[in-house]
Amino acid sequence: MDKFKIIKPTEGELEILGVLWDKESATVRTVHEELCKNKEAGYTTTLKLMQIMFEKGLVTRDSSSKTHIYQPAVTREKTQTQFVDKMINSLFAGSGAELVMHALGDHKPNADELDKIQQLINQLKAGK
Amino acid sequence: MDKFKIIKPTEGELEILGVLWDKESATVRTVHEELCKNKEAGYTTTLKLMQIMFEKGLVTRDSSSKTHIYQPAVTREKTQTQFVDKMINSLFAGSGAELVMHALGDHKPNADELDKIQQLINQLKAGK
DNA sequence: TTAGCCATACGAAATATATCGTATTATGGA
DNA sequence: TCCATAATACGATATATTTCGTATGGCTAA
Repeated sequence: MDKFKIIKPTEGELEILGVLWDKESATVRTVHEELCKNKEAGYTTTLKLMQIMFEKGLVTRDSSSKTHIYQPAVTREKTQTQFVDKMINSLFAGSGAELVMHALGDHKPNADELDKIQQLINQLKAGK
Repeated sequence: MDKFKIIKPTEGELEILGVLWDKESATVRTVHEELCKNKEAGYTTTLKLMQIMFEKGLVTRDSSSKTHIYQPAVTREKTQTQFVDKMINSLFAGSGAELVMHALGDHKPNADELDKIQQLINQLKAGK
């Protein structure tokens, strides 16, 4: 079943998905202008990329009007899981804890965030 | 300065680096046999990849004897940081804490690991 | 109506990555 | 010495990704 095949978004596709996740839905123009805030790119480049993403099933689109409206077809959460898994396996010898410690060391969270993480850890400990 | 240019290893290169990090140094043959445990691949494919990695500066090699001996030229830690950073920016809206929570949720660590993470968090809290 | 704008579609090229076949060379054992 | 083996070098091909030029058609304001 193709339905179950995992499509790993490329780097460029991830940038576009980021915009779509934030805005829920958007036109090519909107996505493109959002991307241009960070880097320069041609309009047709963004368009082509989104067309390919549609073919791959990464996004859906409403083409009832001339200006198509795109929506993400994969969730941010699933995609995060997909990439986190991949990274743990390819770089952290399969140990999620290693990744956690590394991330904590590199990106020191503030007090609020630390509290939230603490809560989650307490839950996990309680669950044992 | 090219010295400071960041070279992002590809997927295939990461697999090879993984072997080199574990073994400190290795021949193409050794790396190749290690890779074959997980997937099938032609010997010259591995060779070519390692040659390209040498050109890119991802590995060094001792070619004084016919059978060259390769070593990683980038550390596991730096590479981990590089990928963690990239992922936080492209998938977690810049929030390291989000990544941490996601990873904790997906890959529940065991008690020992939880303790280690707990320690690190305490340190971070104390450091504030 | 029609010129101009904006959108899509499409194909071609540029770049990056991965795979493999073949040629060549060094080396050690018969 | 000479051959079989194993290693490197190199080029060709395949595939994926990114970029962009151009063609085409709809829509609207003058």
